[in-house]
Amino acid sequence: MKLRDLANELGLSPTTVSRALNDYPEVSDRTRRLVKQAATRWGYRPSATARGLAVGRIGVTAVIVPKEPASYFDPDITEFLAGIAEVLGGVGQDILLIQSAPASGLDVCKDVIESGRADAIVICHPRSDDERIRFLAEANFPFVVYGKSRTPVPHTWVDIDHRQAGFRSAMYLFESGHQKIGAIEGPGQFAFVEERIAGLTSAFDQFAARVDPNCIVKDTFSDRAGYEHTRRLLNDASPPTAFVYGSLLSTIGGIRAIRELDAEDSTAVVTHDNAVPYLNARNILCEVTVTSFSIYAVAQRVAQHAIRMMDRNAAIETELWEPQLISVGEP
Amino acid sequence: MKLRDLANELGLSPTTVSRALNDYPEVSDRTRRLVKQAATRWGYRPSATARGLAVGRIGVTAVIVPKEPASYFDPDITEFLAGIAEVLGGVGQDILLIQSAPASGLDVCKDVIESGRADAIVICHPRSDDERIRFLAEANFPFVVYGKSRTPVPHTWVDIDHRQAGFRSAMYLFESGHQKIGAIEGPGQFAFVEERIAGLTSAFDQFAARVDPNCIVKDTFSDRAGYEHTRRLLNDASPPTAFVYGSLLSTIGGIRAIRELDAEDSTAVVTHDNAVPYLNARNILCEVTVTSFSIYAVAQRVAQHAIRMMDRNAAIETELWEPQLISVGEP
DNA sequence: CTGTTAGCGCTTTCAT
DNA sequence: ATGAAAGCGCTAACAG
Repeated sequence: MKLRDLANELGLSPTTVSRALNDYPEVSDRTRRLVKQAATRWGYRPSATARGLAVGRIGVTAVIVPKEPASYFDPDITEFLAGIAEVLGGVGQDILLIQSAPASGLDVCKDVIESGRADAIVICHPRSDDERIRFLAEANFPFVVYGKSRTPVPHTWVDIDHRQAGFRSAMYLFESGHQKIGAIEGPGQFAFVEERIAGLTSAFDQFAARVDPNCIVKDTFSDRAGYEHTRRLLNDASPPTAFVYGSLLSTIGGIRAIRELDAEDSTAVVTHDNAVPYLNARNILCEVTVTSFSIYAVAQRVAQHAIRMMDRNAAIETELWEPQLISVGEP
Repeated sequence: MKLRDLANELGLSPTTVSRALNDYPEVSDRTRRLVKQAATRWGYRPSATARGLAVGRIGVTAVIVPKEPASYFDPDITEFLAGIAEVLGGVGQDILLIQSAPASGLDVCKDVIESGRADAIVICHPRSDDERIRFLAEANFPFVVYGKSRTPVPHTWVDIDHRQAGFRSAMYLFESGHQKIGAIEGPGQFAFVEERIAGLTSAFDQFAARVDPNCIVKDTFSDRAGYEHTRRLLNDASPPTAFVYGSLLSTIGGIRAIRELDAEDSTAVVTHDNAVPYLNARNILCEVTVTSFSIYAVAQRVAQHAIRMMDRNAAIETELWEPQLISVGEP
């Protein structure tokens, strides 16, 4: 059933039917009603490609998620996707999911733009200096970045203040009297990891604590990494008395190591919680302090910006969300 | 830069350029080389919509993931997506990510098909009797189902044998001498949950164990559910001496409850592990038996079938993967 | 081997 | 308020 068929059924021209369906003002109410009624009755659905070809936009937003360091999405990304899907679905935008290694990142963007496969792009976890951002800004293509990068080009982005999160986490521990802190962070190529570490370092500076390079670990955000590095550090000659973790997963592993070594009572833990519903710090851990944030909510904002940016002369906006430090009850 | 422009640059007709680019045999090697060279040099990318309109296929596979019981993807789904993305990306197929509540599920399928937004559909976690499967089969639209449903219509699907997984889990525990088993499973509307429970029940039957309805719990796959129900059951007058969990997340919660109640030594645990890299049974749990499976690998097979089914007269195939029962070392 | 022509299904001037 | 006609950028018959 195509537009033409529908028009024939109704004894109208395709033009009129198209206008009726798209709520053009010049169509009479009667006609519009008739047309819409017939459309539902015949189960007519406009061809996305044909419409896209004619109108230049196709109702698709591309979401580019990182493919590294391994070939899987971490749980935060998926929570992020859900938030995006929620908002974009609400306005009839489809989501094109693209998993892209950073090496081919620029090419992917070019491809999406020039092949017209999407009307806007969401970039997730940018590099500290991200060539895709430069390119998209230059091309004046609608895009939003989830994550604050240092790319010196004006662009719309939303992020949690990871530097603050890192800073507050460490400060809290220093102020509680800890002298030596271990930090188990994520892969260094992500801007937000560098931000977290910058925050940590600046707290270290304030307390004139020597930054022991061994004590700031960059690895994957995984249970394994949390476990192994915590264990290793605790077995040091002068082990840390407190740990900062960049993710809940590494925290789970870390806590396990701490328990195994019977260091529960002497070790403090601060972690970051992105509030994924099936994996929540409050549920899993007892004696822990968290910097908390709903990644789902952030994703919704990202999507709203994406929609906004599709209007080519929309203003560039940035949002940096302050994480809060929350103590989750003592055991 | 459109095809026509490229043709003009080269002093050729659009047709020839198109044929050269698409490796039609009748184009001379020289021309082909020249054209491809020019295409790269000018950064030409064919318009996806125009091509789609002309050719009828647009290089997109829609992946429909369930929206319920809550508005987020669980970690397995995301691992699944990664596997799909891996394979589909390899053949230049884009992924349209659709989060759909089951109520509107049929409509979503109709929409995707008739608007021509995708060349194939992957359905994830079908209902026991899923109207989408009936519809897609009837419409002879290429589709693959991840998950064995009981929909009595021939269709291509891939699944882990959840019934076997449930059966073996319970059998193992009965054979180890346990009399009363608690099962913490997922939301009942999913076919695979019913399969697991059917397997459990049939093991119960073999051992003439009365199935206490209180001991088979359906809730979300989450840490919370695992924790709460385990705790509740353990506080019963005659508590279970063994637990079967449908997911790693509920297991994490369950183990926590078991430890809190100091029942570690007297309680056996069997769980299902989908081998998500950042959350692995082997890492997290010590004294546990698992039915193990790589959901990532399954997803890759699903994607391969999806590609295969795009050839409209491809044969219908089904795959049921046998889960293995693995003991993960005693503590 | 290359070019001409006619669409794919829709939107959008421009007439009426 | 409605219709005719011209594309959107590409591919696929059909010539040559």
